[in-house]
Amino acid sequence: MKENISLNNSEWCIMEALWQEQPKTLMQLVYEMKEKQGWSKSTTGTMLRRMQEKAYIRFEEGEKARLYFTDLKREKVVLKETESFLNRAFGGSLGLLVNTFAENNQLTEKDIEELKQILHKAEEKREEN
Amino acid sequence: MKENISLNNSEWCIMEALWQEQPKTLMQLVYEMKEKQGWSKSTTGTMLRRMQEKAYIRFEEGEKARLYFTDLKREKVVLKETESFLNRAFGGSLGLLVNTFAENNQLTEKDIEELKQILHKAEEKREEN
DNA sequence: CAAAAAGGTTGACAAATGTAATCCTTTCTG
DNA sequence: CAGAAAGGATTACATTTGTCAACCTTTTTG
Repeated sequence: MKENISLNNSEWCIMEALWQEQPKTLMQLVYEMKEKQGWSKSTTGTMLRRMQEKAYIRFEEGEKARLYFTDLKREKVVLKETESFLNRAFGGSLGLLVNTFAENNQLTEKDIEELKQILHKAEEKREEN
Repeated sequence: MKENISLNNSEWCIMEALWQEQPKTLMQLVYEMKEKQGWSKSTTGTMLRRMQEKAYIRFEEGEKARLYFTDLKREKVVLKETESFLNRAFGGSLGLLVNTFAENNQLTEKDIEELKQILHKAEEKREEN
């Protein structure tokens, strides 16, 4: 369904809050956003409304307050965003990204080990099929 | 100087055109953007103006037309953007990004080999110091 | 030269984004 | 109960982004 799920900054914040734990009520989100973003109550309210319009989130009536949910899977959204970012910045090449980091000494020993592990696992996974 | 270099889509297009080859004249850019983005001449003109205001690009008077330059280094911009993307989507962890790709079978045999190579080189580089 | 193309500037408008104040209703709580 | 807090809807306004049309000047070219 949703093709172009592309979240802007503010939307990410709300989504992260929901992905971290679902559902949440208006006031819960208001408090969180006040903390993290310094948003006023109405700002959070407006975001919620707009995100419903885009069908990123929905709510169900709770006993007292509405319960906000998202049906988008974090993994999916993150993958999509990553792909489009990769396309923009690295012609779609993950290798190029990693390489850029490597070249600029952004990789610690630990990072390298971690990445090797990951690749190792990935290889095994490929062989399974 | 420039702290928050954060390019939007349209700005990327122009920047890519300049990074690919510098300097370029208005008309050169107009043609390229017409091709790639379907922009009208004035759209490209406006982008150029706005990007000058943000000091992403500048021009020098050429013999006839102005010559547009950018002083931003692609590497730098890309690194910054990557970091902020990584923060947003993966809590700053490159490993998590690669892992997500791996888990979702987005990595081909070739990708894996390439990445290994890169890590190998990165290790050697670290040892040098 | 006169028309066409290139070069360049302004003003404009819609949509998206960031941020909130107001106001109303329902529900707690001292 | 009466005031405070929670819950919610509306309206609003500035900025940024995406896109141009118009218009003017300078070059080029048939």
